[in-house]
Amino acid sequence: MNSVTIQEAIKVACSNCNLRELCMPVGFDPDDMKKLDEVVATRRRVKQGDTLFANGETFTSLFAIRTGFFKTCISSEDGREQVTGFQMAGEIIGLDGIVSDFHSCNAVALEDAEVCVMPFANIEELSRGFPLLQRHVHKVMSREIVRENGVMMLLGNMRAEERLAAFLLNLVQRLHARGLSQSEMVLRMTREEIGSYLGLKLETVSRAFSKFSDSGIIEVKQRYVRIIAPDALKKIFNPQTYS
Amino acid sequence: MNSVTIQEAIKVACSNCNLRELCMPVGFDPDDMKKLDEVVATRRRVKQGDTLFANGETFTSLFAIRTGFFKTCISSEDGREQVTGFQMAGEIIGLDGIVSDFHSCNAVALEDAEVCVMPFANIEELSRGFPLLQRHVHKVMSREIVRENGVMMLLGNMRAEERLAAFLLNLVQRLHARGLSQSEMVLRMTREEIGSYLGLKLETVSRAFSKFSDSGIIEVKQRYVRIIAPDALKKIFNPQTYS
DNA sequence: TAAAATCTTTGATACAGGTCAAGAGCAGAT
DNA sequence: ATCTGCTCTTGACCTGTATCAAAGATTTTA
Repeated sequence: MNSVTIQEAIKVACSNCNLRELCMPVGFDPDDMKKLDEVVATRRRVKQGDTLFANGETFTSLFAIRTGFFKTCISSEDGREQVTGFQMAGEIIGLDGIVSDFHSCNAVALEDAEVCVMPFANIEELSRGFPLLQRHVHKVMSREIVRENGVMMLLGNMRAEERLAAFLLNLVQRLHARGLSQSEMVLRMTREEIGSYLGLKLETVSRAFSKFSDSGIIEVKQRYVRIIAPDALKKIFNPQTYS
Repeated sequence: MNSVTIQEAIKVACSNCNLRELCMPVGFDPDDMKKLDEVVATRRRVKQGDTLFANGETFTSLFAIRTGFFKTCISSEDGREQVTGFQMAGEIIGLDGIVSDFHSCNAVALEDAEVCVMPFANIEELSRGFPLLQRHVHKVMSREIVRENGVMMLLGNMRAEERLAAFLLNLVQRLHARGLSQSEMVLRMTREEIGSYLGLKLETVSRAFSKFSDSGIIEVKQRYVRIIAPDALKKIFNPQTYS
């Protein structure tokens, strides 16, 4: 027996994964944990700039992000691109492929990444005997629907600075939930990608950053952002609550 | 035995429902059909203007629309409203409630409606022994995610007339799939509700209608719309494909 | 280390859609 | 049938964001 093999075997198990509480349900007994390990078939590394899956590819698996950062995007036939989300460790991507057995968006790594490959057939099979997992899968999908509802509100009703404030607050909150700072972050995406997500041009994003910076609400240096006055940001995002 | 009871018993069964192919999976044998009938607990009527469920209410059931027409919408704390979708017969609403056990949007009937109440506990229980139903539930949720991706493209990248063209084409296509005309329709929603869905003000929607009408692409008379030149509409929606 | 490529910032200007306003059309109530 | 209150349309004007342009910063390549 070879120590590398053991190492791999340990690494691929959900039961030993420090992200388990982010991407899997909680409250399992040890027996359940054993079964749960069956959902993950393998790991896969994705280099920065590479696609994990692309529009039109056949759907077989969901992916749980272990490390790294992704964007998902769709493009219209005339070449316009819309970023539909940014995903980080512990989040699940690939749900778009279930309905038609083909992916309908692209998932691109914005930094070197590693994902757990979870064949959807495994997930369905296992969750039939496993109410907690079944419920979890439903919640993950519902959460994505609710998130997209929020983006619709953003795109349909909010002005540029409100959108950027909402974006920054959401990002830092998710990073904080992963043990990182609640005020500092290094953006993994360009101004253009932020703009695409928020329905703005990159120049508008840049101007909004500068405006926040000039007002002393944030400190910006290229990709580095520090939130100096979170309440001021929240007030911009939601003028009413903070009147 | 009383004939009204029989009538009710027949009416509530999916196995006898003429919408079955829209809201339930196909390819069942008669035994499966029997089991399937258990997902629907009751029917519920909703008067025009009434809400089927509202933001904050506890989630217990999904609803399959039998007749009528709904909008779903969310409102920000400062009162801005965003319509997140319009739903018609055969479509499933309530998916937003799964993640948190509370609904996060409002579902309002835009005309008198009747829905099948499907307690989510039933759905989960039944689909554990019923791979075809399980798969169907997953597809319904995935379809909603993909639809919302499309709306993000609409809101993030398209101009007013493109948005309205996409909206009309989508609506008439869904109506046609239900056996109605592929060129005529009576809108169930106001200009303001269309505008909210499309991220536009009602005046802009009205102007776009007038522009299409002046160009001879559609005929509009208040809520009545007839598509005269579907290809022209498709060309507006997607300039590239039709060059 | 220099050169090239990419990303970001900032300014000047243009325009799509928003806002405000008034009147017309239509449906439900009395 | 007439009134009342929505909805819808249209015009005039305004504003927020897009567009175009140029230069500065940073990263990658050679």
